[in-house]
Amino acid sequence: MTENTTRLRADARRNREQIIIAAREVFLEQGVHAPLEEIARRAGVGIATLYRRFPDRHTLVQQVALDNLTLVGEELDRATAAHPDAWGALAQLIRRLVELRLSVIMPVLLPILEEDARGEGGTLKTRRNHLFDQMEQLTRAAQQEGRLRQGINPIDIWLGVIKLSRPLPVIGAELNELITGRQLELFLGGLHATALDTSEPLRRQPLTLDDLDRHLKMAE
Amino acid sequence: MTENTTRLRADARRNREQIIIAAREVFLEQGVHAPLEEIARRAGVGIATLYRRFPDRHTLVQQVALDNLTLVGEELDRATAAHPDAWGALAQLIRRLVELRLSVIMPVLLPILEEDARGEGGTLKTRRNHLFDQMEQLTRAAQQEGRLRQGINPIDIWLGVIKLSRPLPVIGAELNELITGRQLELFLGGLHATALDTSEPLRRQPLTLDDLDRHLKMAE
DNA sequence: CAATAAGTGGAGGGAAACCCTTCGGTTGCT
DNA sequence: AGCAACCGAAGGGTTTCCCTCCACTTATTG
Repeated sequence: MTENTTRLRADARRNREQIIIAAREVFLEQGVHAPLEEIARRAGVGIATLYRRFPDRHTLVQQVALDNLTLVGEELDRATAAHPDAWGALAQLIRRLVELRLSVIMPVLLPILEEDARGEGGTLKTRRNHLFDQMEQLTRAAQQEGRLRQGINPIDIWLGVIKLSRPLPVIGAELNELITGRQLELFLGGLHATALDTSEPLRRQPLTLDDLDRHLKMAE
Repeated sequence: MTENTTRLRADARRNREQIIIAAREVFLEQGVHAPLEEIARRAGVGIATLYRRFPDRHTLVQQVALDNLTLVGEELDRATAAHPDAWGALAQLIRRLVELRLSVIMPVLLPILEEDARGEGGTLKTRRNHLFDQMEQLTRAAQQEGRLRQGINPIDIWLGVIKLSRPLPVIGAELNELITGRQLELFLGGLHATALDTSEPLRRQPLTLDDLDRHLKMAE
């Protein structure tokens, strides 16, 4: 990803990727304060390796966020390429994001991270906003097709995906798989507009990116 | 609730309730392995009080589950009393459950608990199943009214409520409130059947109570 | 309003989880 | 083959958590 990465030895790069994958899952399940040793274990890697590559928790979170953004972007491109219609693309995108657990939790919810990443010029925020714009185009298009319900915005979808992806604790992985799959279909069903849209307007206003950022800043 | 409870001194009973309320929230947020001291703190109670009332974590979880079942039952009665139509009752019920964070996570997902509660004769399971029956009647009725989408069952709703209620980590309580409220409306919108039901059938089969229990037994 | 039994909070010792570094051995690269 | 990069595991120091003990407070009852 960065130039540093290419200079890594092959096995080191492999390990680095495994760590990020594991971290994505663990962060999703347990939050960003999850034990790093759990991540290392799941990545099939010693704890020292993790620390060598990511000196502290903060940079690990940051890298995971960056990685997530990239992957979501790729999935978005892939989805639009595969479907001429916006709704089809959107549905595939959502399914993929949930399937890959590509929760965008970090980039969406932790803009705190970028504030101090000023040295790198706020890449995170820029890319997040770019992605948001893309998604906004997609949702608008799907609404003009008359297939996506009115009044829904990208934030609704992002947060929906996050809530869906987040596994329930205690119960096993397989059951979580079943539950998430089923709830995903319900979610998609809810987004879908019916031929004659007789549904009542939604009771609440959708959130905006600014809402998110503002509240997060207050929170800390 | 039990005869033991009535024999408690007034302040003790108050404290006991506060503990259960706090435990419900904390378990929901952090899972059943959350630190007990956090629960005591939130209940405004010393740690010793918690231990005196609930000798170990297991019985606390059990009591919270039992309490949840009771409260859900009450909300269900209240909802049906307030609305002549089944859909109206169902919608109010769901909103209330989310609002009160009355996640039914314990009774639904931890039948393990009752297995060893055999001394008390599996009250937990019986009551859970009873509640399930009531909800099934309600959903069927709502479907016959043509207002609840076909192919949806109580489990879908329970699990939906659980996922909705579960707050996202790190971000503050207020933001979570906003997010949950909004996603709740989307969820309800998804459950709602439109006048001409042109929606495609859902891709996945709904889960049944047996599915849940079977998987949970496998998990441990 | 006192006597008493029930209830309470917080300190603290022991155990467990977690963080992070150091180091002897391994492995990709040229 | 040889070197530099990389690795895993052990372990010391710190924090978190569990759970009990005990001196103090408060509801209840006559």
